[in-house]
Amino acid sequence: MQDNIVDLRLLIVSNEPLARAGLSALLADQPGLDVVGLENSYFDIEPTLEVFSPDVILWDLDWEPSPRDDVVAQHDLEHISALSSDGILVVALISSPGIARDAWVAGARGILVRDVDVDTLVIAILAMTSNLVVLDATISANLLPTLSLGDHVQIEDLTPRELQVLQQLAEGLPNKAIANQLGVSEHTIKFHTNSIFRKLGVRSRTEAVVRASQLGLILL
Amino acid sequence: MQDNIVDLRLLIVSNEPLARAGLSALLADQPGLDVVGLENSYFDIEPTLEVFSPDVILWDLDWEPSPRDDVVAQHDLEHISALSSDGILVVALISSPGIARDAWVAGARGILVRDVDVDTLVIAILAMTSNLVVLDATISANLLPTLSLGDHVQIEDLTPRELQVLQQLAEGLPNKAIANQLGVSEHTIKFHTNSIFRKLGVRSRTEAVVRASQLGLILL
DNA sequence: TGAAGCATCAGCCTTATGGGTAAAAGCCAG
DNA sequence: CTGGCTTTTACCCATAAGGCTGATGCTTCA
Repeated sequence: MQDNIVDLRLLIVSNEPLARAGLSALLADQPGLDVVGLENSYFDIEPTLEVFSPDVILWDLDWEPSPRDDVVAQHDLEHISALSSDGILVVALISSPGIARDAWVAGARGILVRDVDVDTLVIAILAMTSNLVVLDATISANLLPTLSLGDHVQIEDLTPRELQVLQQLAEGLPNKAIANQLGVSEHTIKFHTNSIFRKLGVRSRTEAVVRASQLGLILL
Repeated sequence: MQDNIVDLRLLIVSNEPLARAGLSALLADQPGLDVVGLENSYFDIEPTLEVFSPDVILWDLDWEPSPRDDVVAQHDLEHISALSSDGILVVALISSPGIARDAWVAGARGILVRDVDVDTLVIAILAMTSNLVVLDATISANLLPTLSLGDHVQIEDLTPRELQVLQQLAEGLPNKAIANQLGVSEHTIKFHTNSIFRKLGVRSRTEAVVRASQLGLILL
């Protein structure tokens, strides 16, 4: 399907020896991949980078055991950030969805759950080399605002003005500020917010913002 | 890398005859894929679905020429929505990043630019069958809010109780409801919300929810 | 030319929210 | 066991938010 002239050079980073060995064993035999190194995320990996210049780094981000071990977390994230800036593709393996956002912000463009199967992992890496972003479906919901799949209720359409007001609600602005912003009276804003609440089926501005965000009506 | 017993059945949908022919020609010879149909998105595709029961639908969402042609757009999106609910994977081909959000909300779990090359397209489809979300890197920025890297400001840590209250704020609950929920007095909740506001640097509950969401402190 | 929808504004009333200040009780680590 | 942090409660008060009813101009469409 893809006949690379040379294999992709893959560096595996994990602070767990067992995870390193496991990932290496699983990936070593994959055609198209060349595992060039195993590193402990606690150590500096720059020397390895210079020697092998990997194309892709598979980074095991598993700081579950110590939820307060922000040092390691921050350390890892800074590494990922720097590597991404250098054009190296980083695949983050995470164990809890809450880390997905950190990994994304740091620059990982592949985010997979830690117990992903090998075939999926390989496909994800290949996809990333084609300039694609790859997310595990179970964690994409945490990164991308979405409606739950069954939530395809027919929302009564918001008018343009209402969407405008809604966007301002999401800025956390009070009615008075919105009124000034739009050059109308506060009464008018109250009128619009009421319409918005009714159409979204909520009872407060905060609810409206959350709901609208889930529905993809606004960006936060 | 992946030896499917049977090929993936792929249905191509586009309102442009040329695009249909082109996609079909490019994909017909791909191993692992079986192009089972070409459809015009203006027409109902249900009959085709019943006959061929495709695994993946490649949907060309190109309503650029007529920006106000919301009828077609909405029609397409509703189709995608229904198909996604039925477990059929939908790959959206888009021509402008602005459509990405609509496609995502509708349920497309693969979103690629229209001039994607064939290899990438095939890999993306394979990745999707492994329960991955695949986005073109150029449009992912429109879907995934990226905080500027410097935005990792050290937020004064919220206490566990404050995080608990914050989560309830994000549900849109009023203080009284939160108080009942947590079994404390409304006064206490007001105290906590004040602390939260101060630590997040905001002045209202709505602002707090938005900010906390952006910081990844809560899920909406 | 009506009907319908949208946007605008108004008054009145109730409740919710947020600011300021103060203080008591529980808990944990040095 | 003492000092700090968290959690809890309370009061007063100003403002914001939301419910209700009603009204005016404007466009769009049948």
